[in-house]
Amino acid sequence: MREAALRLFAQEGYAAVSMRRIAAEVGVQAGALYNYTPDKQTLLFDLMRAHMEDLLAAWDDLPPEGCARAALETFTRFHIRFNTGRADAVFVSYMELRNLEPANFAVIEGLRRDYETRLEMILRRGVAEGTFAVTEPRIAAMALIAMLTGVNTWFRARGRLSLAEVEALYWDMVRKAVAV
Amino acid sequence: MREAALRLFAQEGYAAVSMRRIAAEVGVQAGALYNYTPDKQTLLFDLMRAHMEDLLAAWDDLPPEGCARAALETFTRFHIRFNTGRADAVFVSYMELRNLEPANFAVIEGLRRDYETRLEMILRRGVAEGTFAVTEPRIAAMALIAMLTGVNTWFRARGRLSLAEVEALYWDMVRKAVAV
DNA sequence: GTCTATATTCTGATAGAC
DNA sequence: GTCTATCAGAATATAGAC
Repeated sequence: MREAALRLFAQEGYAAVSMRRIAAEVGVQAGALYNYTPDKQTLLFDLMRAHMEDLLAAWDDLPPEGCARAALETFTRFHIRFNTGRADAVFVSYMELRNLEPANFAVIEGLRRDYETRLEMILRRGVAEGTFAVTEPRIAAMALIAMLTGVNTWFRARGRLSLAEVEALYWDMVRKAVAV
Repeated sequence: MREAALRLFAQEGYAAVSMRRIAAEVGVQAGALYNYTPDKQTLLFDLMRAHMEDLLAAWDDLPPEGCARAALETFTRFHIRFNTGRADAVFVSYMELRNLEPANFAVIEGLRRDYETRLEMILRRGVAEGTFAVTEPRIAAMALIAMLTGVNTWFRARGRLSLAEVEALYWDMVRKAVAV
């Protein structure tokens, strides 16, 4: 059910997809879905929370780097690789924020801020080490994440460029963007 | 009607907003809206096309710059200023692409590609002049546009930073990202 | 050009049989 | 745990009075 819902929400939007449509995709009747989620809103919220928590857990599981520059490269490559592998979840977690009830919205926003803070701290460390020139680390973090997430709008796994080549291209821009 | 529709589509999403809701916002009954648009889909399409055409026209109206570096600074500041001033239209034109019928989608996508090409050509010129180091100008253009458009997710006109300060912050990153 | 009224279809969610 | 059947309301769009 979650797989079908994620795919349909990404393709057509939360509001445009009915529970009947999700059920048909799964191969059951609409009523059966309510054995797995109390309602449609909770289904959306659970999908978004699972994605954000997976993202944070995957990053926190990586071994810590030495210098800030190494950490920034790791972050850049991690973000691209993780997000291109879950395009539907990334799309839904960004596009459907406005369809969350206020309490659910606050939770997802908190997780998003946590993730931005991971990058912000790397940038601050680089400034302290003298290798980065960034006057507004929080804003730079949001700008870099926006740039990296944008890969999802055009990247195709069987396209001209491999994931490794894309990582290298973006790392080159990120590296220079924060350079002294 | 268009103002109300744009605001509501941005806040709640195309699929989640009914014609009755737009009519109520305007102060008429739902039936009256059909004197101004043949249907809801055309209303969405017209809003998106008008935004993209305004964007292209506004850019093309700017006087041409001399060197590529000057053109890139002009583009950076133009994009931030134009988009922060029309947050609803930017949001709808990106988020509601999936709710366009195929023929309408193709038109909007074409306009988007036209805009990306404007930046791509600046980057190519900079490479030719020897002032930029960009191996994939098309991808760099998409990456920079994604970063710049991301301003809209956090910028508030009455926030800590003025628009001029934001422009300067982003220009600093853009300038370095494509530097030799 | 706006109104009221309506046709038709779909919506999220629930009840109860099995 | 899935099914059928259903409730109550909302959706887009249209018709015709004024």
